[in-house]
Amino acid sequence: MTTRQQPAMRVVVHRDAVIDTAIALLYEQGFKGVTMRAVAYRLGVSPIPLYSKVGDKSALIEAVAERLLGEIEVNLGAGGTWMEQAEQWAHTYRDRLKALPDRHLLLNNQSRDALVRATRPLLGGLRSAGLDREQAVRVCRMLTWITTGFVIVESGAAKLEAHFEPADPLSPAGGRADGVTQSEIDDLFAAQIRFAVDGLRHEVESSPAGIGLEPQEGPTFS
Amino acid sequence: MTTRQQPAMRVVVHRDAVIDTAIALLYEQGFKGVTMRAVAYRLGVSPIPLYSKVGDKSALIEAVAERLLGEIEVNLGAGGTWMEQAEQWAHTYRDRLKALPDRHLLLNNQSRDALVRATRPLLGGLRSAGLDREQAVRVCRMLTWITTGFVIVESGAAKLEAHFEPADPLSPAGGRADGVTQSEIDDLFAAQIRFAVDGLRHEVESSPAGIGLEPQEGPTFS
DNA sequence: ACCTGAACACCGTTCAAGT
DNA sequence: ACCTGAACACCGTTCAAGT
Repeated sequence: MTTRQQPAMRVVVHRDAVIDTAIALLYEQGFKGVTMRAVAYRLGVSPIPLYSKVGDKSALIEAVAERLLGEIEVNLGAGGTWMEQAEQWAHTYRDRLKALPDRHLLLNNQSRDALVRATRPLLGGLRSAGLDREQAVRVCRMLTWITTGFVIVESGAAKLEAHFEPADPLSPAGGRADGVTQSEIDDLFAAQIRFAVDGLRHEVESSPAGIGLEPQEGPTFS
Repeated sequence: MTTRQQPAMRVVVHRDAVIDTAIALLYEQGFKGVTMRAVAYRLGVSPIPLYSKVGDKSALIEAVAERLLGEIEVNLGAGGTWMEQAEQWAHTYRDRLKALPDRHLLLNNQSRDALVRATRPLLGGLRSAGLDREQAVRVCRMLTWITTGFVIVESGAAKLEAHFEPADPLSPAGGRADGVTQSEIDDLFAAQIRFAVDGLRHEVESSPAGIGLEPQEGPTFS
């Protein structure tokens, strides 16, 4: 028999417990299962404490998204050029985002903190590969935006089933721009990332190499 | 006094009227104002007819999105290379998307038909500039995905105000990947499109020029 | 101070009942 | 056949009231 010397613990709802429960419901029932009432019920509490601990529903969703995005870790293989690292990071990050339930609803307001955290390993890799800070930040930002946008679009486009219309005699001669298969989508993403990295490489190569690692305050004429 | 010989017209709710009203509410009150009950009330009807005319709420939203996206017309200047046309199309299409109310909620399930319609002028321009059908479709598809994804991300990122945290001593040395200004966002989009068009140009130039305009059925060994 | 039951003001959706 | 009042089963949010 263990004696408890501490005063009988009052069960208080902690902020993190609310977010934990919301995430559990998200995985079990999807976005529509995440309800202030449902979270409160599972915690054995009335909905009121949620409003004092995490704020209203949009704040809860934001906290859930921030937590899930913040947990994403992209481990880069140490070797390779910065272009290879960048491409690898983007593909891995896409896979991680695609693993989130109802991701297109979660990614609508991604938090800046989570993005900073997710891109941190890439940023380090880029810098030790020789990019200066501004260049590295630019690469990270572009890859993040591309990947996030792509995942949202492809997650929304995943409802093309059961929509088989009879051939339309008025259809344009240009052919259909839809009806993409999964492998076509993967190719599209790979090409988009490749093109972006190529473009960024040209930018880096054509910038004054070796100088400007720190913004130098030269003589100005103002 | 006009005599009406036709039998007294019964006011029937047409599908298009429902969508019209939903769009009006969307512009007046935003996405949250578009409600089955509100649409029905404005039409002077009970909600029931909506379900028989357009289906449930998600079908209504889909119809609204399809209509608004379908109304987007991107007129291209006749001149220029196909690369210039492509870039111009992307920038104009982005502007059109950004003009939609609550666009990040509307673009989640964009319909294939609307995309085909929106890209039709570009597709024609690309073809008369010499691209074959497959190439033109690829260009259209990539530009559409990039632009749609970008607009969703930038619309969601437009909530960075009022989030000014005190400088965090634990913040990474890599610098912040957030806190983007509008002109930085515009530059990011321009660069992304430029890089994509550049990459597509390399693909087109390195493909066997002049042949394969139509898929030729050669002898196969199957 | 913190939590609760209960309520307010909505939702989407569907029922039996009318005409 | 088509529309209605009314209801069902939920929401997010907040109130006065308890301890």
